[in-house]
Amino acid sequence: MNMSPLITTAVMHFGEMGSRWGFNRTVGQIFALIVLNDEPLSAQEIADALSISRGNTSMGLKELQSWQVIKQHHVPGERKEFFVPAGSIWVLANRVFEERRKREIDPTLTLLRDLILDSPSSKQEQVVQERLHEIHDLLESVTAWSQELQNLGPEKLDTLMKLGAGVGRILELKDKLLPGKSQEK
Amino acid sequence: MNMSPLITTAVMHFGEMGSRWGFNRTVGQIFALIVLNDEPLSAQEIADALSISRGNTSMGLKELQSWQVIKQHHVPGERKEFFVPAGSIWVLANRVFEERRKREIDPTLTLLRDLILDSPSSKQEQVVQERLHEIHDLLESVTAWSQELQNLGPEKLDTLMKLGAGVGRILELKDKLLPGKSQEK
DNA sequence: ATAAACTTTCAGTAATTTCTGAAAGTTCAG
DNA sequence: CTGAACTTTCAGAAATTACTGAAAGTTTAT
Repeated sequence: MNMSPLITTAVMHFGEMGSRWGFNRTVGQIFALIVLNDEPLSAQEIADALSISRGNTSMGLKELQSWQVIKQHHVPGERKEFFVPAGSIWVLANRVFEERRKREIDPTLTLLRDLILDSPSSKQEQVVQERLHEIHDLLESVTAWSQELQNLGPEKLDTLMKLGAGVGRILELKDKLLPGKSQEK
Repeated sequence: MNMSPLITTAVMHFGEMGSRWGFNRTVGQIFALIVLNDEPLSAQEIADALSISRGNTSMGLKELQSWQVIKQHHVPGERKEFFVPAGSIWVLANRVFEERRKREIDPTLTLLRDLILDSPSSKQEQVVQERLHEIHDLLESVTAWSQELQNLGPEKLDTLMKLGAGVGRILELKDKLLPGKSQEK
């Protein structure tokens, strides 16, 4: 399956970026290849296209499945498995976000919660705990918010985005319209 | 400078998470150490506390400064440099976000813009371009949004968060109240 | 049950990233 | 200007991570 120059460029780039996005080069390349191809691809085709070993391909596919961004696709009459994206771009992006949250934020949140529970054994510890508390709250806000955005779906996110700096205004608006519902923490 | 168990635990954790957050273990540890200590720390103190070489410490500090999350602090009468966090937790978190955006999203956005500009040389290429376009738009939305949140500041983010699923409702509300300002794309 | 067609696993190797420590560089007091 | 106190740099060593390819495993047709 010879790749068009366009696809090649994109695939190589996603490979380079891969490690920054939480997976390694080959996984990034495999992912891009699958997403940009309309036809389902077999593992062998992928290995050939990227010039990587069959074994490595297998591991990469496994990883992408654990991220839930690709899924198997069975072609009637064919013996081998084929792979396709697990959904729309929006869905894929969400899955990546979600998975990264699990790996990058959740463990920290858990630890911080624990550390904050212990009663401080000194003045110094108390200061530290306060700071940890602040970090905890911030991470929790961010987490809750990214969840929220995911639930909104792409169209509403778009509306919200077009609102731009208007978000602040909307907030004020909301205070006028739905009073008494804030500050219950 | 012996670390309390509380600080030790937190520092070690931030070290382990470091690589997931875009920097390496020692950089993560140094960062946590500086943030959790009220007193400014010297490079030597940091190296001792973490049992790492002085050279490595120097590199770590340099990196953290490039992220703009720590800054130098001069103690009158002292010859050496001390280091302190570059701002509040909120500011630090923003800087990390910002920096990651630069490394993880901006390069891709640039590439995608370029790839989309070329006129498609085949039906197949056109399909690919459309998909790249979709990815581009999504990344741009996310970028714009995270900018927006950063500008809001922590208090408003908090309000917004408490709104939770209410955001969707507010959006609808807004459509009724301020019509004609949407769908201009 | 056998064999062909395919996939996964994993030990060893290759590539990459991080760390050390010695040497070179800087700054400042005397 | 000199040297003490400090910092940075960078070549090589150590640690970590990714990749290969052969062997073991699985599935299905006959």
